[in-house]
Order: sequence, then structure tokens, then C-alpha cells
Amino acid sequence: MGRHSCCYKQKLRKGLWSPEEDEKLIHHITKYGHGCWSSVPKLAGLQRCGKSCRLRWINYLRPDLKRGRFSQQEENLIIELHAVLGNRWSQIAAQLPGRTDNEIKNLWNSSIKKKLRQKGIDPNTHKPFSEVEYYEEKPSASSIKNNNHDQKTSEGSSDLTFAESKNCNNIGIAVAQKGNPSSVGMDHEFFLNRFVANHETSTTSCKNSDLSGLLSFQHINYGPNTTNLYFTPNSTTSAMVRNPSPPPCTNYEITPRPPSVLPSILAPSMLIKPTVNPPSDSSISPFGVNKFQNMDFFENNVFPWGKSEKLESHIHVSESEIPQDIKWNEHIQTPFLLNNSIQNQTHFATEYSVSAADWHSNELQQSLQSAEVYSKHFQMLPASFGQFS
DNA sequence: AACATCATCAACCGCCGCCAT
DNA sequence: GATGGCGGCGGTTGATGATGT
Repeated sequence: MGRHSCCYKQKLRKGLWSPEEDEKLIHHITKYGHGCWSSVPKLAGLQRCGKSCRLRWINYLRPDLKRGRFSQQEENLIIELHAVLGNRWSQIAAQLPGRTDNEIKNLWNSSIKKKLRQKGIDPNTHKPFSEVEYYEEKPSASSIKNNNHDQKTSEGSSDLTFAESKNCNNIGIAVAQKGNPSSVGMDHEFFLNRFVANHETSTTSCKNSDLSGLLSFQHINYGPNTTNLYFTPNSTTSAMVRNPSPPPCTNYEITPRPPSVLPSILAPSMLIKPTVNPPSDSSISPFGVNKFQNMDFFENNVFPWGKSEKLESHIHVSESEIPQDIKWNEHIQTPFLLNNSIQNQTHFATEYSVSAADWHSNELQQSLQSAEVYSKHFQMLPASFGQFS
């Protein structure tokens, strides 16, 4: 496969676009549409290649672009999406209307990466640096941590102590391995468990922003080459999502549940329910994502790495709740629906449970996704979310 | 004021997958 | 099946302005 034909063409302008060129391109596209990009420069009277025109339009001239700095809310969403999607900037951009992949990529590389590192979080794995160090030091923990030794960080330092990271090992992690380990899946369990650890008192209130983060990770299924615990919304949650006019709430109780039949090595469970019903927040995102609203991901410790409480709670996902044929595109959008529901002051109570027997059953194993299946369905993600532009 | 360094961002480059031939 | 055109994507570069020394 050779280079793009336009690259061979001579006498084509490169570099920054002049206002005149912009005007020509805008005029042409608004009048005729772009059609075939390779023909645009000729038809528009531009000495540019089609690719350059396309890029200019998509990244700068499109009328639906949102200019200006990213809001904290947008940054938080980018971080969370990056934890799931990695460097799939176009897919991340699809969740941020008016923002381009280029813009998001620039923000990530210039700003967010740095902030994460300053917090001791590896921007590639979304793990605290010390977490990696600990498991390198303690191979016996690797069985729990899914042999995730390949996720080493080459730079940065942690703001966690060894003791704190050691306590991470007490956090139950329900992972049934099938195939290769994945850091991505572990990341989210890590996020989740850390969150739970931080709220693991008999009854703990947390802000809905915290909860949004938690629920998001509970619902997102991810991780090529991973066999994760797939948190599946139960009927209560589904009803909650569909509830058109629930009472408002932004605070929730997190109540650790007894371990039932599950050994403590397995993951935490808890009952989350709203405790108060404050008025709705007026600053609702135009694109329906309210998580971490007005909240600095870095300043407010959404995922409080530094906490070291021993965790004893467990996640419960009943056998009947494990889908036999998981449809990724359906489940992957759940966090966003969920956040929409929170945004709409949806009253909800959600609960997930799994038993050890369930977990080790062949049936459950079969319900877990192979990397191939994951990848296949992952391609459907943008469609599932819907296009914003 | 001059210079160095950093941060930001627009644009380019090269690769890939899809599709038509 | 091979080839080439094309759109799209992610990584990288380079210009420019801001900030620090």
C-alpha cells in the first residue's frame, strides 16, 4: 500500500491555514458538502491536499465545535474514558460533543498526563505507581492481581507508602482468569476496590460524584485478554434507568454487606442507596454526563489511593444476573445511562452480588468474554453511545 | 530586557482498514 | 487475490505565546 496520492502532489500548500483558505473551505462545504475529500481542494480552489482540508474542517472549522478550555467535568470524563478506551482518541472524542480527537489528545499529552503523574498515578495504566512496585516485590500477590507484572511503569513516583499499597492486597478482588491477564480490567477493579475501601464504614455517605465514579466502573466491561467480573445491572438498576421522574438525590449510603458464601478474597459488595434528596444541580452537562460535576478529579480524590483501611466487604452478583450472552454494546453504555439517571435525580438502589460457587462455575466461565468477543463488540461502542455531531 | 524553558495547539506523517476494480 | 484510492486514526512535530530566571 503506497502513500496517499495527495502526498505526491507538488505545489500544495502546507502549514497554517490563512483566513482566506478557511473562508474558501467553509464556503465550499457549507454549500456543497465535502463529498469526496480528495476533490474538495480542487472544487474549493485550494492548493491543499484533501487530507489537509478534511483535517482543517474537522478540527477547526466545523460549526459544531466547542472552542475554549476544557471544563473540569470534561477532563474527568476524559480520564475515565481513557481508563477504559486507552488512546482511542476518536472514541473518546465521540463522548465529548464539540471536541475533537486532536484536541483531546493534546490535552491528554500536555496536561492530564502530568496531573496524573503528580498524583502518583501512571497515566498509561491508571494505577498508582506504588501499586506496581508492590506487586513486583510480592510475587505471591500476583495470583490475586492477575499476574499483572507486565504493567510496569518506567517513570514517575508514587505518593503512596508501601504500607498503604500493601493494604491493597486486602482488598478482595473477584477475578476469574481465562486467558491472558489484563491490566485494564485490574485497573477498574482496583479503582472500585479502592473506592469501597475508602467508604467502608458501617454507613458512609458519599457525594454523588464519588458514586458516579464507582458505578461507572461497576458497569463498564473492558479489557482485552481479560476475564473480568462483569457487573451486570439487575432489574432494580434497569428500572432505575428507565424511571422517568424519580425523586432527586445526590447523597448515598454505602452499606457493606455481609460476605455471605463468598470468601473474603473475592470482591466487595455493598448496598448503595440515596439518603437525601437535595434540589437538582442546575449545571447539567449538555451531553448528559453529570459525573464528577464541578469536581476536580485530582483535588477531590475520587479514587483515594492513599486510603489504607482493610476491606472486608464484598461484591455480589447473583448467578441469574450473569448474562449468558453478554452484549457489550448494551452494557458498555450503562454507566452513561446511569449518570444520566443521576443527573435526572433518579432515585435508585442498586446491588450486585456473586457467590463463590457461581464464580467458579463453568456456566459463569462460559459467560465471560474472550478478547476477540470483546474487541468485536468494542468496535460497536461509538454506535452504542451515539454520535453527537 | 534578554534568554531559556515550558505549555499549548494546529498540522503533518505514516499506517491501517475498507472498498472498488 | 492483488492493487490502488480513500478516509480515518494515532503519534509526532514545530510554531507560538506564556512564564520563569
